[in-house]
Amino acid sequence: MEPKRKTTIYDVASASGVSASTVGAVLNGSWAKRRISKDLAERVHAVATSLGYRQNRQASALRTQRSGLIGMILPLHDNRYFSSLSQAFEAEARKRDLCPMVVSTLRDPDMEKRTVATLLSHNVDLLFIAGATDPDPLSRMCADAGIPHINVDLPGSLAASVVTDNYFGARELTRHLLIRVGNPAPATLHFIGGIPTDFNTMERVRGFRDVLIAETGAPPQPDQIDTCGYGPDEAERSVRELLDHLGALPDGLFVNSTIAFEGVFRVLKELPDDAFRGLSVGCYDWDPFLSHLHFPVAMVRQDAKALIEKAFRVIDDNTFGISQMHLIKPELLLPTHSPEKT
Amino acid sequence: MEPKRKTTIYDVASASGVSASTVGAVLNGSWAKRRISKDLAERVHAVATSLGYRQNRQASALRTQRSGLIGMILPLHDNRYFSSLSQAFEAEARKRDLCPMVVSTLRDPDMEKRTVATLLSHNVDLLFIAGATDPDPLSRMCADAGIPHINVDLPGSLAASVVTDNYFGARELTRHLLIRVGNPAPATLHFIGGIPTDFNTMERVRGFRDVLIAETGAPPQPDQIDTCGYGPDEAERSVRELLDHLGALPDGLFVNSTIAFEGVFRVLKELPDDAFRGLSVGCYDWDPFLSHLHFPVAMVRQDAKALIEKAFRVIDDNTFGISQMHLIKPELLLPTHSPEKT
DNA sequence: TTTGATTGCACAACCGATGATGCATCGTCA
DNA sequence: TGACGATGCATCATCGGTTGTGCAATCAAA
Repeated sequence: MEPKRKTTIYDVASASGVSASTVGAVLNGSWAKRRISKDLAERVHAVATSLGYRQNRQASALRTQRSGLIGMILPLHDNRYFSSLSQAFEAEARKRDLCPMVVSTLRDPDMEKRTVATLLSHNVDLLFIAGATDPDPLSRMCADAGIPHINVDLPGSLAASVVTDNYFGARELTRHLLIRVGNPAPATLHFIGGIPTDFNTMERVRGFRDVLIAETGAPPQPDQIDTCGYGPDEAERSVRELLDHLGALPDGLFVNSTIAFEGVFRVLKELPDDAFRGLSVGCYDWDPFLSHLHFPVAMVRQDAKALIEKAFRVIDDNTFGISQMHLIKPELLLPTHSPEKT
Repeated sequence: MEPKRKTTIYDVASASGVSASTVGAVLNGSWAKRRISKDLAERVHAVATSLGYRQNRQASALRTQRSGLIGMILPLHDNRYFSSLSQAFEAEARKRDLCPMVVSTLRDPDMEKRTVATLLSHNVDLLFIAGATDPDPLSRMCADAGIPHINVDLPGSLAASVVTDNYFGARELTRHLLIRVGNPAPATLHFIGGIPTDFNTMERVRGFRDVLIAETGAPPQPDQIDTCGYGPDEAERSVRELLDHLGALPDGLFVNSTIAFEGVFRVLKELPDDAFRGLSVGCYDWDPFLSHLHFPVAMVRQDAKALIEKAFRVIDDNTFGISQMHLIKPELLLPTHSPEKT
């Protein structure tokens, strides 16, 4: 199998006895506009398919300055929320006949920059910056290259941003936790997980706090908020310390991600059943199996599809350059009937 | 902000008073080979960075026939196993200075072909075909285009394939289920989920069957194997019918995916605790929360990293053209100490 | 029959980077 | 001093489409 050269418009041209420009026009659909007869167009098409012609997008892109690529960077693939962003992103990209390039940057600002540079080098027509820890320098890079871009999931100040309304979601979840507890004013809820400097975490903490103030009359004590990081191990340690300190479980737990929840669960599963009586647990982010534990868990589910669709609508509206935050409401999933043993 | 044209090697050339080819050589690192003085190289570099030069990969690719892109198609992003394939794929791609393009094809043979055509059109240097329902036509397309490619997760007959040793995994899991049951010969295990024509499912069924024959002396009855499809709803229906038919749970369940497990669980969670006494449950595929249910679940975890690394090794060895199947062993995860209530 | 407008396609100049080739200049050695 | 190799860079064709322009041939109108 020799490295057969791919067939080009020139091959098609000489095989069908017309000029290359005519073939080009026929094959990219502009033939009518270029007053090429329908007859010829059909003949050329036939020859092209018989030769197995396939357009070379590099050549096309080089000339037209449009690659047909659309990029997105995100922290991780291996995560329910982010992978659902990818899936939604791809669906929308396909609708627009763009080829998606989704690359993860592992929450590393430097890798974010390098990755954006790479994507710009490949001349993506559009760039989605999802969950970037440091979006503004990336915005600047895109602006320099003249590439439309938009922030998703985490806002930036130099371009439009489409983010989950985490303040709303946190309020909903906190309110639910309080109600489950039975609403006696001095209930103590604890917030666990996330990074204190992360915008989303800050918004969630703000929602948590505001509801506590409104409903119990007092702000949470500093030790009620432990933004101990992402990762199950930190969360596990945090809950163990909490147990040690309180001598028992608090009235409720607001866990800031499914990953943190894993760590929390490692502790909870060791406890006897009666330790859970009246415990109110919520998780910000969704996992189907969390509704199947031996105690009820309320969850907040972010709407990846809506986020992506809104972002594309902002792109289509040509308002992506305006630094504005578009909020998408998440959904509060109440615990399904818990499998309390009879 | 006018659509500033991106700076090219020509801009750098005139700004630094040298020829474009020299700039090109400096900027792509071949300057030493082309006997350009270190002095000049440094000067040109300085000018280039001050002008914010960034290589146009389309132009480069057009000339060199190497795009620097590496493609992978897979069924879904939104899935633990596949997204971990993506993550591993990306890590390896980065090591080789290739830009990953991972596109999902939703288990649709037609979309698989269109997607591969798109990726070939973008001149990917390499293509990974992961979990394709119909890999051989895709192989042919790649061969026509002269693009090295490899099958992952599901084997094809026209190129090398790197797949999980599902026969091995299924045997391990089945054997474990039998042991948990207490090994009385006539234990009835039921296999649930997957598509009967899917190679991986077939391998798993084969392992299931062979262990049953070896350990109990008899092959499973036809009704012990219900390859009812992917998807929780089918699995749920399947288990309900099983319950109706048997009047109780069987001795053990071999559930063929976490997604099917969701459906199975919907049924199990409704049952009283004593219905689980002695029930032996396994899930082919891993999810952290499955080890946290109120009954023990054994899991098989496929090694995405090893699969991808092996695939890259085959590419590097230049043996990707040889139709050969490379098997990667999965890991059997025994249930952690189950949270049986005291 | 002449004029002018269409129709139908070919020509050729790009897009930006690459690399074979060519041509000075300089140093070295006989 | 002349021959020769080495050094350092410029020239130019090229990759494969795209698109403005040119130019016949055809057709309609005058």
